[in-house]
Amino acid sequence: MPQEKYYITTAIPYATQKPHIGNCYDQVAADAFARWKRMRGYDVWYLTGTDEHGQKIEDLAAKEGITPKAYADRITSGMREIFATLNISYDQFIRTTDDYHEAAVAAAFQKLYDQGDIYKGSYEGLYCTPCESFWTSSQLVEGKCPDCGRDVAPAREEAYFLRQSKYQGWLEQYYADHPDFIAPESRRNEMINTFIKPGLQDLCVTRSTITWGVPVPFDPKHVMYVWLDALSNYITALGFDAGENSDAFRKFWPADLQVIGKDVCRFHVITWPIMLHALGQPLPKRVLAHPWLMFGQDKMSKSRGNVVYADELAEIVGTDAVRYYMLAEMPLAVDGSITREAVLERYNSDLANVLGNLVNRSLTMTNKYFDGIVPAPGEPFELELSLQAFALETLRQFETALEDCRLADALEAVLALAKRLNKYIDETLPWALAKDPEKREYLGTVLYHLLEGIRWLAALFAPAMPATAEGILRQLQPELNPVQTLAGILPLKSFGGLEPGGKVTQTPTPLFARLDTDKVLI
RNA sequence: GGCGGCAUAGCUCAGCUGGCUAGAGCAUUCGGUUCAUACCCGGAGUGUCACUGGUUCAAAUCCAGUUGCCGCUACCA
Repeated sequence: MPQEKYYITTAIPYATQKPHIGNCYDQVAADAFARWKRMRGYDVWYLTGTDEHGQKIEDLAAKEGITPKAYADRITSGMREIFATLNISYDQFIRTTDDYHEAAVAAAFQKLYDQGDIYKGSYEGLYCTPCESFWTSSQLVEGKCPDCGRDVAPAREEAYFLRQSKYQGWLEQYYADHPDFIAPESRRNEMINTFIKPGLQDLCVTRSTITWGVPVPFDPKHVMYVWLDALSNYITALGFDAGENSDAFRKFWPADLQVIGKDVCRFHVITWPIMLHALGQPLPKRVLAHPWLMFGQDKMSKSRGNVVYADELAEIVGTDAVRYYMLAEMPLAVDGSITREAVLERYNSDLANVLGNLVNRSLTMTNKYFDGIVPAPGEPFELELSLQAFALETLRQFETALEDCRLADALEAVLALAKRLNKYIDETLPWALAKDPEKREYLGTVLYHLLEGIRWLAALFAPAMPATAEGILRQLQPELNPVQTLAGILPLKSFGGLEPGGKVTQTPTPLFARLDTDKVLI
């Protein structure tokens, strides 16, 4: 049987400034999916990158007296550093300024134009001459330009348009036939009610007021506006060039999951499908439009001074705790929230007290009662059987939640297994068993179940907290390579895969040091 | 303004197509335990399930209205 493929992408952030923690949610979420699929044996391709064209970057660069490319270089390399800090395991990093991308986008534009899906028209709106910007009447502030406050005047400008209106019926039908195309469902309804039902409008896809972009091949005074350029990255990355498809494209397209923020939902579920359809390509199987991570109740912004950066937070609580927090705290339908208190609470309760302490106490007891040797289990009793069933049920819940894109629920299920194991210790009282030589076999059974349970925790937490999973295995099976162990740990078909006779570490070390709520500054 | 959604224990939230004394986590408090990172386990809770009406044998769960909050409604990237 050929290996199944899994292609996952994130939106490509606009390379204007250092991304805050909310801006990194795409990458962290996609990373968890990608890691799980790799563990499951899929041939995974995980794409991320940066969007580097457009007015804003042109302006920012001009302000510094450097080229837009030089500006984007700096921001993009900073972004890659943050992704490295977050342990993002992307396979490819595309930049819209990459040669192959620009060439492929130009070819796609040409093809769409030749087919009549792109046409030349004119854009009409309210123009602010000093700002060189068009505005809609709703954007105006007291009838004036929202940027400079000066008068605007009606104006028209030649531009190219994507004929979205032509595909209205097709798109409606596609939504109806693919109810899971957009997650969560509320976004899908918004799109239908707001844009599709009232009638799809054609979309202006070029600008002639800026130069920092991919030129229209046959009319170079126009450059492509963001959407056509940026959206195409998902296929140009694989080598799609509008003509001859590459092996990678044929193998990986369509994407299995595209992770995006709600702000770009509209373009990913309307414009992007239409582009693909017009190019004769299948659509991604699913688009996950996640909400935002707020600081408390407020949107993070530099001007508010409430921006949280992932790398700075990681220095205090560690990379995995940051990843865990982001994934566990972000709902699907409404915005998530990050606060100092919530981060510390998650860290201490979930990671230090429940998970870390469980691992530590289990390993300590194994050393104390069995000289660190993983004991062979005796016949399981009712209690052990129910524990095993619990583990299998956890795995099922975990995967079901992942399939539904409910990452927070998936993690909650795994944490529940850790709690169940802590409870198991209280139910069996190993220290009491250790005092009675006749109970030695059962003591071994208990310890074995704890250690095997911990191995399951390592497997199930690995997508969200890869370093922690490795850390657990390094203490549980110090003679083995944790990376290799993790890669081969699935499928967890039944409870009992841990080999008895192995030796755990002699010096158990807490995975997460408890943080003093009063002293830690975030 | 238009369309959609939500209002449930101190906090964050589960409660699908109506039906057993309304649940979980965290925080609080009491008890147990000592293997462990003063951790873990157990008990206790408190709740007019926003408000008002309606449908029904029966509503947190359906319908209408009211109030409050949120999302989408930008050719912003």
